[in-house]
Amino acid sequence: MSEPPAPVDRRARRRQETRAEIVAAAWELVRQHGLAGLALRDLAGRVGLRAPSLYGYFASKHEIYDAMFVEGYQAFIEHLDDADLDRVADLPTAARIGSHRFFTFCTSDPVRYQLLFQRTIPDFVPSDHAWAVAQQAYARMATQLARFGVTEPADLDLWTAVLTGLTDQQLSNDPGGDRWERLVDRAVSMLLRELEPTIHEEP
Amino acid sequence: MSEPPAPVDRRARRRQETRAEIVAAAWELVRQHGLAGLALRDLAGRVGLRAPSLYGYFASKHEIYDAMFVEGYQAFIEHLDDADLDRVADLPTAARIGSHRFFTFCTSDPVRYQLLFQRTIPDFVPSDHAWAVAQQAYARMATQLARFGVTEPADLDLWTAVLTGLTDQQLSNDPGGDRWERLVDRAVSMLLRELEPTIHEEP
DNA sequence: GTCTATACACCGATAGAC
DNA sequence: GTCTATCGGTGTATAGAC
Repeated sequence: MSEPPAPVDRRARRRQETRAEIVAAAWELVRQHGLAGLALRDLAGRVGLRAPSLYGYFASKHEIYDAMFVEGYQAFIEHLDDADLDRVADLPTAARIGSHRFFTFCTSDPVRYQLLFQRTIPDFVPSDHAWAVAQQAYARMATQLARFGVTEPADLDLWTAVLTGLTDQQLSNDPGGDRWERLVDRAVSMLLRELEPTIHEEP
Repeated sequence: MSEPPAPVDRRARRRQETRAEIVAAAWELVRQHGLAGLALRDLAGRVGLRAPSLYGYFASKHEIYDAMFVEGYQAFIEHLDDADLDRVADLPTAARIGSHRFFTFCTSDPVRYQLLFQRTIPDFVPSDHAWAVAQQAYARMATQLARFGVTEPADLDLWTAVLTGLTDQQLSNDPGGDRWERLVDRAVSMLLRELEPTIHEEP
């Protein structure tokens, strides 16, 4: 109350910067040693701190994962927005572009995929805020399909299942290759043929 | 050479029994505490041993995972064989039954699914022998489809992608529910329609 | 207020006595 | 074969230096 606000803001901003620095270092380490291989002592060393000092910025290791989870989904949203799908007028083209973007986003960073979509860390459960960001990403995908009349929840579920199935197989059975990437176009046309009857066109 | 063979066999069999007992206890613990939550001290206690004694039966924790991996794929093969698909004369019925069996096998034991199909344990790589068993399971699935003329590798890849996608979404977004299980029949008919042109019928 | 030093409880793995 | 004892590692908690 009696404190001038300026220095508080400065301190808060400095804190946010350090947090971001820690998360960035965590991504580096996690890409080297795997998602579960993240060690707080290593992580602290990367940003010039000792391990316990991290607890001044994050309450636990899970909270670091949580921040990475949020960053990952924000990157996902940006990655989709970059495609500028709003400019595409027809469903087949939009579906094809969007699906390839989803596929490449997932396969370009397997560890991120594991964190965002497989969630295999023993007791890690994303926070409410993190879930909200994830839901936002899902909604972004849903509205893109809704533009073309694909609104049935079951249709969306089928769509996500096929896409995640392709990425999943690619990552676990042919990492670095394109054995399932080559099937994306075919899967999209298959889905479009399947969904056609339930699509009600808009003006 | 100079030893009589009988007691050696007895000892070997006894050893195999203990190994099986350890693996069985490992499955129990893993279903309770998650795949990565397996602790050798707990595991040893379950079979009346101390932790270091386990190393008389398995060279490492990974080797225990490896034995579980083999057991899991053997169960998968049995689960498919139990369906008696050889008796089914038409592709649509066989595909529907086989797909549901795959789905229920995966979703009925999420931890097993994680070990067999996601392989998310930090540095665990299945041994050559374990891979051979996994390949055997895959071949079993392939021959079932080949009976009906589905032989194109790309067709098989598309099939496995759709099925694993459904199970994956079910497990991670609606565990215990049936939101994606309800889509299995639809996905199968969608696949059949897609593969129809490339199928060359057999007598 | 931030960071560090220290400590704790747990983990997988190993050495060596019996 | 199985044990006890121990090693180096982990995430985490806290007291106290600056």
